[in-house]
Formats: sequence, C-alpha cells, structure tokens
Amino acid sequence: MELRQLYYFVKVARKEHVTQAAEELHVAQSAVSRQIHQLEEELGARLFIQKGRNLQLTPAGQLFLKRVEEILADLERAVLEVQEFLDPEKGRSASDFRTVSAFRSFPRWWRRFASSIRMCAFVFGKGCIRR
Amino acid sequence: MELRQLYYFVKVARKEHVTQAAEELHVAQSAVSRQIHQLEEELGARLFIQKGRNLQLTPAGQLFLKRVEEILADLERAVLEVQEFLDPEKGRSASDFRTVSAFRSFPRWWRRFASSIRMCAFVFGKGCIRR
DNA sequence: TAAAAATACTCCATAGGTATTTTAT
DNA sequence: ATAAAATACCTATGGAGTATTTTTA
Repeated sequence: MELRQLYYFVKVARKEHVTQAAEELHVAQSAVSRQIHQLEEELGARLFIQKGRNLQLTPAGQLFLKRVEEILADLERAVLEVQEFLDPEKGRSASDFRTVSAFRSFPRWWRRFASSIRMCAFVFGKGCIRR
Repeated sequence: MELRQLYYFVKVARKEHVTQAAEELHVAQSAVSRQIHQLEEELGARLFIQKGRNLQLTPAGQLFLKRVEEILADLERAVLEVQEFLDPEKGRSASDFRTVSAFRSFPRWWRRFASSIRMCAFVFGKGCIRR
C-alpha cells in the first residue's frame, strides 16, 4: 500500500470519475486506474463498481473513504505540527493552528474547519506530502 | 512522502539504531539510512541526531513519532474494518474488533489494547500494509 | 580499531505516459 | 458514436543491494 494510492483513491472517490480525478492529479488516466485496481487487489475489496460510464463507491469504499480522509488529514497535521514546533513564527496559519490544536476540547466541527483551511494552504504550494 | 519512510522511521525511532532496524525490516542498512534522510529533507526537520555511534530522536522526532504511530495504527484498523465489513465471519479477532469499534464510548486504553492485539495479528502474517 | 552511519555506484522493479481496446449509453 | 475505464507496451525514475568511506567511542 502506498500513500499515492490513498490520495488517488480519495480523489476518485469524491468525483466518482477516474478521468477527472486524473486531470486534477496531473497524471494520466491509466495511471490512476491502475493504482486504484492495485489498491483494491491489496485490500481484497472492491472499492468501486461501474455505474454507467463512470464509477460508484461500493459500501466498503464509502467506509474506507471516511477512514482514509481522516488519516491523510492527520498526516498533514502531523507534518505541520513538527514544522511549527521547530519554527512557531513561520506563517500565520501555522500558528493559528497551533492555538487550535492546543484546545483539544474544541468542538469537532471547529477542528474540521481548521484542518480544511490547512488543506487549502497545501493546495497553494505549502504541501510536502502530496506529490 | 511514502508509507515506507514512515514505517522505517517508526522502527528506527523505537530502536534509535539504523542497523538493527534494517535487520528487522529485512532491508539493507543503507536503504533505511537513505529513506530516513529523504524523510527529514522533505519534512524540513531533523528527526535524529548522532548520539555516540547511534542515533537519538530529536524533540521534533519524538513528536512526529507519536503522531505517525497513531496514523499507521489507524491505517491498519481502516483496512481491517473494510475487510471485516465484507466478511464479518473471517477470523475471531476481526469480529471481536468490530464489536469493540462499535462501542466508540469505550475507554481509550481499551481501544488501544484492542488495536495492539490487532498489530500482533499483522506481525504473524495477516498484514497487507507492511511489505 | 571496531562498530555504526553515510555515501557511491549499479541494477531492476514499478509508476507513469502513449496508444489502443473494451464497455456502456 | 461518444465518452469513459481498462489494458498493452515502453520508458525512466528511484528504491534496494554491495561495497566503501566517514564518524565516533
């Protein structure tokens, strides 16, 4: 199992469309298709079924999606935590996040919101997990 | 970032010894050494410092270790959840785990214990994440 | 000088790309 | 007939192995 496969899976699962996912991932459609199949084989579980011309998440796929989304978000957070630990002044969002993560009792929707903001930051060039 | 690097990191971090970690991982010492350095470079953080002839976790490394251990355990759990979702009768430990995970209000130490049992199961050949 | 980590160099497995085939509307 | 997914084939990146060098007690 590879992180790449998990990222591809999340993207495909959200779109239920391999070609569109591949575009956003900036890789060929065939590459995404293969990685998904390899992931399914390793899991021993179908994650998608054909639905018309596209794909659709199986129930197992929906379950896996929920878990994987959380895991990847946790990983992003872990990386940011380490970096801000070493340089707390680096960037406002990072220090904001530190404040948030210090208050573990904050409601779940707050933390979710905070982490979604962070994800945006990654998309715009701060990321070090996604390729 | 690669799952491989995270597994190598956890092993090295627990031993603070690259050569021993490499043995247990059944890969060459040089391979482990390089993956650790790549991980550090990508993180932009030193995870180890030289301590005598061996390595020692930096404070950032200790933080990252905690997070990564949880993330990898979550990933193992996610895989098992999917598999038992598809085949609830497959193995007693799997169905036990389903019972446990259904009761999210169980105390944290209980869930931790349950997941450590599962990890053992992996070590003895049920795993599909570790190489 | 001995034990461990880091580096140099080579090989090969596999991820990705292009092109094609299959499937479904 | 068209749009999407799957497959075949090829190329090349990078991960692992062996051997060597560097580091440190």
